[in-house]
Amino acid sequence: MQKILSQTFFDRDPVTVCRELLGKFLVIKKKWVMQKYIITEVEAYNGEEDEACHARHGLTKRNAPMYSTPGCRYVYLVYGMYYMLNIVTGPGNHPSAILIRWVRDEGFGTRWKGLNGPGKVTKELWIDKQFNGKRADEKTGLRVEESGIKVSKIQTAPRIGIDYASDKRRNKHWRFFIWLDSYTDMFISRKPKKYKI
DNA sequence: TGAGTGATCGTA
DNA sequence: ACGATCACTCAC
Repeated sequence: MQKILSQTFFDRDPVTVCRELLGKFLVIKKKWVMQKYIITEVEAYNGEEDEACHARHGLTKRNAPMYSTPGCRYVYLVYGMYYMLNIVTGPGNHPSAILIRWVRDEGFGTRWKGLNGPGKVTKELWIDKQFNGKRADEKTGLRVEESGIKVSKIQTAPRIGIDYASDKRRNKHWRFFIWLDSYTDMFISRKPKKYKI
C-alpha cells in the first residue's frame, strides 16, 4: 500500500509537519528503480520573522519556492558545493520549509551509513536544482509516502549552521530527529556512537 | 580546525 | 557591479 502525502499534509506550520514527517518514506526514482528512504532528521524554517530562514529579507529569486504551494521542493546550493533539499510548508503562502537533514536507507539492511548531513542526502538521492520549485510527480518520482512506521520518541535540538541568527531564534528546538536501533529495527532514544549532535 | 567552492543577496 | 556570506563536508 502506498499513500502519497498530499498538499494538505504540508499546508500547515513547519514545526507541526516536522514531527509528522519523521518516519515517513522519501521516495525517488533512481534509474529505473523506486528507492525508499526513511526520514530521520528534519529542521523547520518558519517565515520572515525567523532570522534563520532564507525568507528573513522577504521574497527573493532564491527563496521564491518557499512562498509557493506547500508540498513543492526548495533546493539550493550552499558553500558552492552542496545542494540542500527542503519541502515547502504553510500555512498557505506563509514562507516556510523543512530541511531534510538525514534519511535512512530502507533497503540497506540494518546498518547505519556513515555520518549525518543534508549535503550527503542530496548526493545519495541525486538531488540537484532541477527539482527546485517542482511538485512531487511521476516524472521525477520524488515524493513523500506514508510508511506505517510508528515513531514514539522524537528528539529535538537547536538547528545547525545558523550562527547568524539571534540567540532567541538560534535556541529554538526546531530540529527533530529519531534514531534507529541496529538490531531491533525499532526507533529509540539512545544515540549510536557515531552520531554527533 | 580550516580550506574549499560559487551562486546569491544587500548595498551602492 | 562588487564583496561578503553561506541551513556543509572532509582532511588534517
